[in-house]
Amino acid sequence: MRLVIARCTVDYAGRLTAHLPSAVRLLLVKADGSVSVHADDRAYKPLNWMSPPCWLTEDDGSWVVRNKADETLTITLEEIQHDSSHELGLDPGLVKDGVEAHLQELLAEHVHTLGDGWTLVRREYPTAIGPVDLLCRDHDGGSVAVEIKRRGEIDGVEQLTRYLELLNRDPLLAPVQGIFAAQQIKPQARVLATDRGIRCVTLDYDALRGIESDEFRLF
Amino acid sequence: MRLVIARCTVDYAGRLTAHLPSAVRLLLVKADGSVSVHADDRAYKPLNWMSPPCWLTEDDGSWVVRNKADETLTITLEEIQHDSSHELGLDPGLVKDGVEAHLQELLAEHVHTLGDGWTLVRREYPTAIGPVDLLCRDHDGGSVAVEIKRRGEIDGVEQLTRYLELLNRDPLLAPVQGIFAAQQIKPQARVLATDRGIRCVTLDYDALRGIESDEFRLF
DNA sequence: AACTCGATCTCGGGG
DNA sequence: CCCCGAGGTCGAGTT
Repeated sequence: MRLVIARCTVDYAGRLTAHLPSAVRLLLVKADGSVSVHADDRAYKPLNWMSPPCWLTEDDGSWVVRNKADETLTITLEEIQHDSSHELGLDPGLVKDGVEAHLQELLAEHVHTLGDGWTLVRREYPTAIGPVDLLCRDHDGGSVAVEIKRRGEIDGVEQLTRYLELLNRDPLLAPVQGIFAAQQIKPQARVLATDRGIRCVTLDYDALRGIESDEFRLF
Repeated sequence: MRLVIARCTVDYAGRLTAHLPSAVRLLLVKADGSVSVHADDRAYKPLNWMSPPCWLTEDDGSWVVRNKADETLTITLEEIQHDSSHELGLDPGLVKDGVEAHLQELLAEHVHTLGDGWTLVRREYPTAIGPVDLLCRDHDGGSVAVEIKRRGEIDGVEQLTRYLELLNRDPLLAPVQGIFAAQQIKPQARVLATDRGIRCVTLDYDALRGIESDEFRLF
């Protein structure tokens, strides 16, 4: 990883064209060849960048970074205040917990918490407009589509509504009930769901994990 | 801006919990107080970060960055290889061209490319749930609502659907056709639009610009 | 301040 | 490989 602090101008030409007037900035050149240009604010997003795979050619204070689609990032250096390189090695990467995929996994293993005698048909049940998170059968064999979110907002209710409309056209499945399941459900989303006959279920992540570990302990 | 290269472990607790095992990384502390942790790959995204407004407390090799929602980023430094600070000053910021606003502008000037004899009523036609990108009249005087996106996805079709439902309640406008116009239209979005009787149009940005410059040359 | 929506989104998973 | 959805989305503009 190479760190350069320099007064520079930057031009990007590709999916759009963009220009940065002269100022002092951080230029970050990573081992994969990628380059990013940072100002002294915003943790997350650089002012400008080129993602890998791409290649840097350096010619006397003029850098050109190019990728396969022939997009270019041109950096003109005017005054270098710092220039250092560092060996970092491979990163072991991030360990996450508490995301939607894990919620889906947990609920899929415990659909009986939604209703007695319920069974899972499949996760990611495919439709022409995208996969339904869970398709289940209730104790009577009726179909239930479940949409799972970490945070339940209006978008999620709209998504489930689209799935239900489509699934209910399938005579093998219809009628299909809907369940909107999330760790937190926004009041507006709850109103909309209820108005459309969709049941809302608040998920307790720790409790689902608890069930998991309880069942594990039984064996 | 402060640049630190150090072997460290990182823990984030907030909207999720995440952990980074010990490795050498770049720690970037910006003037707004934000902190980001970078590995030697991926130009854009830090492995972990805290966005401003937030506050760093440093206590003998242990950093804690906290925000108002009480999310915390904890960095434990094990071995510091580099530590430097730099004065950057305010950045004049990025000048962009070629985004959705420009597409709308171009298409507004050339609604005849959507159909012979079509005319523009107005851009950003106001409704109670937001502005419609373009409202047009076809050769028969019928109303047409146009939603413009750079990339056409399902969300955009939903948005246009809501506008059409509202506009069609206005007896002065109804019936109102819908056109979903984008540089690229995703298959699922096309299926949904077509199912709802919405016409899909693929926009060629360079061609629209070409028309522009051709017409310019005529004068 | 809350909400909406675009983004050179980035990133990961599944077919 | 592309398609698709999620994101600690971020960040800007508007109400």
